[in-house]
Amino acid sequence: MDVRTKILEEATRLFAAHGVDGTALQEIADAVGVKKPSLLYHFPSKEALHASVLEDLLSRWNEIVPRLLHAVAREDRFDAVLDACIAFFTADPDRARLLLREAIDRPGEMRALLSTHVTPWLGVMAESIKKAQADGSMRKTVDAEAYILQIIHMVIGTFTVGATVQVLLGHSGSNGRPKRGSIDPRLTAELKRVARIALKQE
Amino acid sequence: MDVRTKILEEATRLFAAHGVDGTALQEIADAVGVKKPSLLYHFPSKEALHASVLEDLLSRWNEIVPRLLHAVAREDRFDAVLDACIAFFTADPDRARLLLREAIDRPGEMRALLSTHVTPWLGVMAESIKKAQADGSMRKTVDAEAYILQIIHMVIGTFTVGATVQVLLGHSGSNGRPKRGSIDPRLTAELKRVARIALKQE
DNA sequence: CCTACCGATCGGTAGG
DNA sequence: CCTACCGATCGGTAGG
Repeated sequence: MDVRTKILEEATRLFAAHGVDGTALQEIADAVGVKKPSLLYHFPSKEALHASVLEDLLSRWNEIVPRLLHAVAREDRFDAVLDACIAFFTADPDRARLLLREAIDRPGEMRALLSTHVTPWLGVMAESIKKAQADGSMRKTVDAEAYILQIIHMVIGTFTVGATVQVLLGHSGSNGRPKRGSIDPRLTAELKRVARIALKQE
Repeated sequence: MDVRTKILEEATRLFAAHGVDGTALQEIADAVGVKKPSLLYHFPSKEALHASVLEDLLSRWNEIVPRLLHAVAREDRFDAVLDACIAFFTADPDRARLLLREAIDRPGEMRALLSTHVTPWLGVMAESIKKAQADGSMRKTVDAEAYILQIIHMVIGTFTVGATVQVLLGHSGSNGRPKRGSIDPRLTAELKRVARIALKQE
């Protein structure tokens, strides 16, 4: 693996864990196994590295968007879309942490990111819900756009603080505790149940 | 207002906005209108100030917990509990941001805070749901503890990134845009609708 | 509650 | 990709 890729990987991990401000270039350099000035040979500044990390994340997100838009046109669309989102963050929970930190640390930049990468498919999905409301297959009380945002809150919440809050789940079952850092399947199962039942008529 | 209180107020605001690591004692001192060493006269260290800010937040939370536990015993309990939580964070959205940052920046400390301040009433509420499931007034498919955690994800999400993501809500109505920094009522209304319908039978 | 100051660490640069 | 180094800022202290 080339050094540039290794730098992006370690920077992603550390930015997600401690935030951009909370991560020193020295820490990233140590994790990669190079000296600090070498980072600034590959990326002109910390801000440029930060931007590259976000670009990397968003390009991976854009890989699955076509699949999402395809799923919207099918019958079981919303289960499929939700499954795809959950799979995206399961593959690397750092993605959720990174997006959440960006939203609270730099709301202005995040608004720009959302307008570019979220508005399109959110609009398509909201229209799809409204059509289904018109022909009676989905609850008429659903506020389509607000509903989608609240589902996103659950998804992001599950993958950012899920590993922390799940100590509150009683593990009464005898089949061992979940692996450290992983998400309890009860959280994702309940998320899907809530999302489905709040949307579909009967 | 005495200086100590002013320091706690400004520290709360800045910690919520930029994180503890992202806030210099100098910034807090400037906001209060004193010199930096004066902060360290009132609080022995930045860490001690951070701890005091969290204590302040949790003591305000504990003020409403009795009201919450009382509401659980009533008929309209869950609407009332949710309204109380929404009111708590509406009074100061910094509370949500502070809690969320603590959860992602210091998961270990957050787990301790949750065990002390959340486990008790979460247990009471979960038992209340299970009893209602037994007598058929609530859906048997609800995973009580996981359900409560997902509702918390929506509440915290609404108050931390709601002001940012709500640019995605179409403001088709003619009654002006919402005030800057405030939460669009569509988000809280949909949150309450989703929470209610996912829980109650029929 | 202040002035004056400390060592450590920050992001970044010069030069090879 | 390295050594050597920069000014700025960090949390915190001495002394009044």
